[in-house]
Amino acid sequence: MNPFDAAQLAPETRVTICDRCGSRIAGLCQPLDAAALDEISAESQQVVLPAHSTIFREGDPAGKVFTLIEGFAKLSRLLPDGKQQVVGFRFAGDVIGYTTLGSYPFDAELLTEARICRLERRQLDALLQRYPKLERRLLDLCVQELTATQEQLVTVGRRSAEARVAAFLLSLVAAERRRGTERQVLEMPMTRADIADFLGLTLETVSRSLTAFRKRGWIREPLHHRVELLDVAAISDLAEGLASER
Amino acid sequence: MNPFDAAQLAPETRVTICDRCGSRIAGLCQPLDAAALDEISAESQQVVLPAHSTIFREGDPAGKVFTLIEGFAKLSRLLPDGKQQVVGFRFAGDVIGYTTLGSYPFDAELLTEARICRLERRQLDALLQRYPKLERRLLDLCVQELTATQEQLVTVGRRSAEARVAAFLLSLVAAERRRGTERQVLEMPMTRADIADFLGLTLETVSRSLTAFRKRGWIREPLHHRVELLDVAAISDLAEGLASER
DNA sequence: GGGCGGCGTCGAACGGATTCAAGGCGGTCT
DNA sequence: AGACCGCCTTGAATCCGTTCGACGCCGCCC
Repeated sequence: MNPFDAAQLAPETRVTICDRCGSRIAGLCQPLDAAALDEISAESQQVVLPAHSTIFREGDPAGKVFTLIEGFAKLSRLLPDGKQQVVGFRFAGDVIGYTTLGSYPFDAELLTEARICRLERRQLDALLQRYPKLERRLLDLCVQELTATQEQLVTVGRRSAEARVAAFLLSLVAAERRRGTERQVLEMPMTRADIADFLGLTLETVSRSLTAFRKRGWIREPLHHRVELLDVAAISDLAEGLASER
Repeated sequence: MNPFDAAQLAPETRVTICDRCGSRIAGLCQPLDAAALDEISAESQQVVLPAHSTIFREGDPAGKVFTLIEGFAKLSRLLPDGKQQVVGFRFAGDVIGYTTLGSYPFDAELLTEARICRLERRQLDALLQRYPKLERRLLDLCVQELTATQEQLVTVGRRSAEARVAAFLLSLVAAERRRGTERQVLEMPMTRADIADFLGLTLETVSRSLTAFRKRGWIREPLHHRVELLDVAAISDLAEGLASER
């Protein structure tokens, strides 16, 4: 079942939406049975927010937990001197804003219009009591996220500019696969500046790298905010620092 | 109670060691009562390993979970081209190697001789069943680690070389504080190369930065692998990118 | 239509960190 | 002692990515 389908099923009940939402594949609700879904859907709200809205800001009291049902989001931290570091991007099915800390440790903004499932922290805590599987699931997701962030640390810390951009493109493929879909042309709704802030580069360097890839025939950008990877092997080799020994 | 005390209490039973081990302050066992500690101590083993031993390697099946009772460890990932990225350092009381994945996602090596508490994964899973607080604790620790790793991403991605070294020194202070101790002279058992691999720099750059700090009177290195921060304010300002507007 | 602002691309010059190379210091082994 | 090795420091040259400037494209609003 494609997680995007939920969007097209407008006049249905909450339960059915929950049943089909992306979170059943990748997210929080994955291990829940019908009864639990019923309960969680009664306590959660679904909202649609426009592109570029802020879900929450760094330092806000962490009172809610969100699941991205459809759309793309950006998580970032701000430095005192105004520079920002994007700590991650989020895709359909991903959980956003769960933390055991008192306040959110980063900003969360939408890159596109998005459908979001919103749940009060205290309601989630009550659900955790009732469904221990849910706590286990949360731990799984946290470990996954931690591993991904460590991987990103390797990318930012030890790879050349072009290798970072290559690694970023591959992470888009991985995210697509995680959602269970597998299209040729990927959505890439982030700007060059967003990508640069994710990779620890400037937007000019990102732009130049992508131009270089295009000239080498490795990628195509058929539309604004879309990429197709034409030579995944070359991109992978570059990402791994093997230059172009092909 | 100082977590280091356990080391000096040689001829005592396991229970008492557990009772006094660093993990009671910072680590996994923090929320457990006497009965649970009793049980966990019966199932866990304490070992002392020499400096530079490998606890596990990236890709090894994740069959055990470790708690560092005393000593220092380094977690790192290796790139195909041989460069390494240190993803974190671990201190007394820290848990190492808990993951819901099948295999460890990084190498774990000791920097010093260390006392380690070792527990089988399946025994831990059984304990998780019995003591739900433990699962919650694990989630807390994971969230903390994730937040720290994101912070490190900001450091590596957006700060200048000297600012990164300054941030690293401050993280040593934070770790010292987390352990509940508060000395002037900090232990810094990692080499310049380790620090460089943590910060995404070269060892020469780290060396030059520390020399610069020393010449400015910001730090002192009274002994090999020891630092004292003499001007925390200046170091903090630099870490935050405020140059030296003082 | 014209103006404007956001976004992307590109060239030239610059600069911070790396690379390369040499040397010092403190251990340990023979 | 002397030789060796790991680790650290320092200097000089180099290079990769940034900075700065200019321009093109597109959509939006007046």
